[in-house]
Amino acid sequence: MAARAEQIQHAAALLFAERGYGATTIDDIGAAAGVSGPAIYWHFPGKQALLAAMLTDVSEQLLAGGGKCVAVAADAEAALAALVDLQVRFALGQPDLIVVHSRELRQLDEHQAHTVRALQRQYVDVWVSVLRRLYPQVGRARANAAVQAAIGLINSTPHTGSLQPRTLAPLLRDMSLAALHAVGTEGNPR
Amino acid sequence: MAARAEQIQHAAALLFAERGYGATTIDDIGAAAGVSGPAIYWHFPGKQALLAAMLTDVSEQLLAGGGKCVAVAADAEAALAALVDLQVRFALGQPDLIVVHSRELRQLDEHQAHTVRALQRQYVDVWVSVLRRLYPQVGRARANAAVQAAIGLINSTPHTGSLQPRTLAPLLRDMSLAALHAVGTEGNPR
DNA sequence: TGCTCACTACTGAACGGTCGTTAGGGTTGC
DNA sequence: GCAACCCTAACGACCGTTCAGTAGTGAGCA
Repeated sequence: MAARAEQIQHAAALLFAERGYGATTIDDIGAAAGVSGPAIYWHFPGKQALLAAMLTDVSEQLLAGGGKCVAVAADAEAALAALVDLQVRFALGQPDLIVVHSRELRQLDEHQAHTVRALQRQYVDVWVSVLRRLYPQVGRARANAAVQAAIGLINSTPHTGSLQPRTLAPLLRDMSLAALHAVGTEGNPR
Repeated sequence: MAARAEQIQHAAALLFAERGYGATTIDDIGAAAGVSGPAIYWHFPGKQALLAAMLTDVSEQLLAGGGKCVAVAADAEAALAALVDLQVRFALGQPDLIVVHSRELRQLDEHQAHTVRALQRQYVDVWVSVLRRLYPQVGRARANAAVQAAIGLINSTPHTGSLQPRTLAPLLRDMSLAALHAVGTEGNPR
């Protein structure tokens, strides 16, 4: 990908995250990237396509990372921990992208949204499979809801401040793992 | 509050939740409320004020409910459980408001946003006080982050479908309580 | 070395549509 | 007849997108 295109996409992610898609203008994005507004049309077909590129990129990165987590891990427990770590790293490392990813999907048209949603679904399914390998008695729908909740927990962090990523990461890790394990041990607590 | 004004605010909440603030027009809101667009200006000063009214309403309801939870509960553990139940009831009962509340704050101007944020902060502080009464060794910043994460877990549900509120509620309850208790028992697990 | 040509990457200006908001007038009920 | 409530029409600003032109770059060629 061309350097300038990346620059634009990065600037757009920042602005979308802090103002929202609708409140960000093409000229804003251009100015933040060091070019003028219409220059963006050389690199992207339009504003919506810019958002779409961003969201598919994130979704693909997460999916690829998730697959690797599962492939490398020794057992289901380790895989789940690795997935949690991956999500935490992402949420703390690229908060802009995470915010936009979970907030602006609705701004895409039917076709673009479908692509992104498919990737998201696959990513969640990776989590669900691992969770159900660990706790086979948990139903699919239930595991799905639990995974969404755990990811929601991790993704909620970009809103908060006042805590270093170095200390926040293990906190989120422990919380989401505890939440996920609670799904498997419901009804018969320790 | 006048019936028509409530009708408008309710319709706006629905539309803001499913399309986003920026993608919803005054005419849309009017049509959904059974009046024409400009009629809204008889009841509200403008589109932004409509959003502001919505967000302050939710924040005040949550804060009032939270205060009652703590006042009624026998001890800190019961208070925390009650707060979790409150949030779960809210998230499942009025998903539109929760979605808008956590997604469109940035659309308010400085003054309005400050009011809403103050209410939110007070609400979170209710949780933090309870959590630190339960686990005094947990620092304030740490407790704050944990509470945000737990609320994020609960609020993430409106995105998922395919599970009845009746079965989803206890799942969210157990998960968020497990996550919160993990904060207090970190380092010295069972 | 000097010239041309094509191509990439932009710029400023303008267009066209959308949308929040305002104006002015009408209807209903007390 | 006045006050609450609502309508249609229009205005004006904003913004995504298009357009026409231009500077820089490098290959091909004499």
